[in-house]
Amino acid sequence: MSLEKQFDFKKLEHSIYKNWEESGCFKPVKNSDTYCIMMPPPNVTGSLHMGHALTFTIQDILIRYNRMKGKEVLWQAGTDHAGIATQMVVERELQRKNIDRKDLGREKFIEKVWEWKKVSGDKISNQLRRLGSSADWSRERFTMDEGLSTAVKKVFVELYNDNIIYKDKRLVNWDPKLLTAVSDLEVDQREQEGHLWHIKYPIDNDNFITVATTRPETMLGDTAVAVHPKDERYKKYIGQHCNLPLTDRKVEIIGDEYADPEKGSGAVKITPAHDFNDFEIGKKNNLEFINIFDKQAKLNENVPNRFQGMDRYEARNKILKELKSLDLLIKEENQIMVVPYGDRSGVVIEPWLTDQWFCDAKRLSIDPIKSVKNEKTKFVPKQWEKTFFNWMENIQPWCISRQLWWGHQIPAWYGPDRKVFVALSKEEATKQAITFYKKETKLTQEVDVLDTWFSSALWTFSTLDWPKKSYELERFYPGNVLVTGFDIIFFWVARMMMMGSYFMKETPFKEVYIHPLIRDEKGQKMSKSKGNIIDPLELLDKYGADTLRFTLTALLNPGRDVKLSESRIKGYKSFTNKIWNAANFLFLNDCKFDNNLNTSSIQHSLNQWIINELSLTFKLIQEYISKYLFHEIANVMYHFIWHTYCDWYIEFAKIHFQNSSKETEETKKVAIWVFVQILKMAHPIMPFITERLWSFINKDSSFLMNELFTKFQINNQFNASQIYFKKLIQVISTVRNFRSELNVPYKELIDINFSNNDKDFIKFLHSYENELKRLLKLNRISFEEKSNKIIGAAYLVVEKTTLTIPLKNIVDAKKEIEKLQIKKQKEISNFNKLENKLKNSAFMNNASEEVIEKFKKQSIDIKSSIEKIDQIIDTINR
RNA sequence: GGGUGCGUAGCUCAGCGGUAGAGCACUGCCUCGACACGGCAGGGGUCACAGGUUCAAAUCCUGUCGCACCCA
Repeated sequence: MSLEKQFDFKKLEHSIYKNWEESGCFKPVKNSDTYCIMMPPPNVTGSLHMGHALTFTIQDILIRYNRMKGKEVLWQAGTDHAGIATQMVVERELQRKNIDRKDLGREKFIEKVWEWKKVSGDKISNQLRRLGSSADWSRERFTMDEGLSTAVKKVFVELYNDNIIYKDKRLVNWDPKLLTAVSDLEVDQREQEGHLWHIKYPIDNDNFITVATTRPETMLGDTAVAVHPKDERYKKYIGQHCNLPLTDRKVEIIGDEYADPEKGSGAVKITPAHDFNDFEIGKKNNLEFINIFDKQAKLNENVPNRFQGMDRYEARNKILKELKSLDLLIKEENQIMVVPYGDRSGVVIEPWLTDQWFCDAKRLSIDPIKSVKNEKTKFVPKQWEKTFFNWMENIQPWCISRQLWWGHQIPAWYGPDRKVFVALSKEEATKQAITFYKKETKLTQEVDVLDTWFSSALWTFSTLDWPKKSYELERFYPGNVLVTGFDIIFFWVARMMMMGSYFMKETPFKEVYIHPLIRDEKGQKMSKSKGNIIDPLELLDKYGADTLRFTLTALLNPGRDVKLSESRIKGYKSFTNKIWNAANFLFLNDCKFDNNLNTSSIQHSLNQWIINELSLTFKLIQEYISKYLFHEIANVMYHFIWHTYCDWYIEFAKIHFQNSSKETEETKKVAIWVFVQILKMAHPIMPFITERLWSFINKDSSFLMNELFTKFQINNQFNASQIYFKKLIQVISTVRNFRSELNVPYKELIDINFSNNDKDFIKFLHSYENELKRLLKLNRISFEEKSNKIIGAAYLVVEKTTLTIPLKNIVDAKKEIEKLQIKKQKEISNFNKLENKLKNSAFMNNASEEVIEKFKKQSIDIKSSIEKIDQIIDTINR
């Protein structure tokens, strides 16, 4: 039997995945232990990007690993309804047909959105399937589903009744194009060149105060000028009024530490209705709030006639022109400043004073903070706790209303006098109204919808059918770990913790693993405008899911970013190929897999050694997975598979496969048994290729992904084999190095004598006679307890073993001696360093015994090594 | 301005108190029947800089310089 030349991932990935899914492999299988990850729901409008590829690879590794440990595993899948994004997508589609959303009306429009969802809403889920994600799609949820909407309503009503949700007039990030409030997350703070204008505000005929501003158009809404209370220049003006130019209003000059004497002119205009800082100052100082913009950011009736109806930038120009002509504009400085842009609309966001629904995040934050402090929820890496606390302890009221149509319409109804009734349904609201008004009264529902994050904040329990008390809710809440990038610690992680703590009385996950973000090879963010986007779908086409997944895993260091370039992926393609070829080798040699191999009965030291190495590797992987050290997992696996198994074990095994020795059968069995363990070990990272190879090995149509990790026994003897084997490897490497240094080609067979007064080791070496001959290209080989002098031979020393190699025509003996002298000098200097330490009483008194022992041993080893070098020089000289 | 990280081999990064590690790249040799997406061997680092703590510092502390990100 032999394999095709390479794993044909293009042909096979899809069918392997389909088999898994159709066979129900992704569903939880009942067991005493559970393991659960809530998939952070991607936007329903989304398309797979590298960030998704990374985060879902990690989750799938954890999920598959725990499944193979035999746990009852749930990876809860789903998408969120992405209010603004989805509304925009559908609006754009309608526009192509020349239909305006407003002409259609709310209900019809929402029907259209659902139609769109039916056709295009599975795109991202299907892309996640291509990556190999083994989520339980049969439980897939959508934030607008009926069940989840019920949860949203219930939460809203309860929080309203508990006075955590309330209506208020506050500044929000207003998008004047989309005509809705947007969240901080949807605001892109862009650095750009701007200007700082210095403007005179006259106090009386002789005096004026100069303010500096980047937004002169907002001066029409100024209600104060602030100076630092200790600023000698302005102190005297505090309490006086100045004229607000271009208007007939006067504003007060107030003292407030917010004004920075170092910055600009030291005096700042205060526009409480149009700047977040000024808003706070306005509240503190009881200032008037004058709103000068309408919802499209055009100037409204609160400004002088001639500015009304103007766009904000048009107004800015006109204002500057007028100020100039009045000689009130002193100077214009260039300045780099940060301007907020709506990431969906691309227009400048306006802080705008509106009626919105807010959630008292401060109150909800108390329990999550406690949970993290008590380590009920742990951040990995721990340093992210700081970021979490920093944000949670300074948390602002959360604006949860959006002026959109697509989303959960707020369950609040207004009476004719704007009296609000919050209830689960219109019927209940009506009942409340009857009680209140004492008669039937017509109610109208709040038109606003809730922020998408509001419903995603409930994700960890709403997807488990809360408020129903389902089996899943009982079993899988709280989840084990939340996996996400650090960019959404605030927006989502924190909010899930708030809602989870409030409604489930327990934070929704035991650990939060924060992974780095994907960058391009230069470490820059991938973005459309920079044109440095790497498309995971292209990579999947070119290299296959396994290679992409392994690459991402290997690059997942604990830092802040993962720099990805295509060349890295190419490199790991070789690794996938290596595994494939190792399998091919085993099949060519007709190795038959025996699932019930009793490892403790294995006799041959070669086989004992590899099983021991396997066991050590598994232990390490287990440790690293529990610490989320993914790069280490990849490293250890790579090293074991390539260097230990392929480079050494298979090379040794070949001799048994070619001849028929008494170890042949055992070695064949062990070779493939270990390889199957390798497949299991690698499966969580490389699910497709391992599943494919399993299908060749195991013909009973079982799936590797449903197999459990094998528990196997090793006995004490294995450790002894391990020690001898390491020495054997050292011996072989030394001889190879010797050949290479002296340019003795492999075509030229050499003789060798091994001597060591450790009888057992000599016996061990002897048992590898054939392997040594093959690997070192030897002619004659002999083993002795004592080394005999041979004229014209080289002596090599590996610890206590002396290798004697007779060589008549050594090329350039002088050069060899020079090299050896250099080596000797290095060794001597090392030796002296060690000796000095060991002579130093301070060291001997303070250092731990272990360290002293270690150094002593090293000193002895180096000494013997120096002696050996002398011997070799001596030999060559002869 | 405040915060958080980071500066270790040509590149990407591990290591975070006991004599410097990996992958890739590089050099030399090798078509030896799994694999040239291969094998064997090798070169390469005063661990940003300056002080300090310690018997011992890439690793801890302080400062300087440079870089990145987050919040104002």
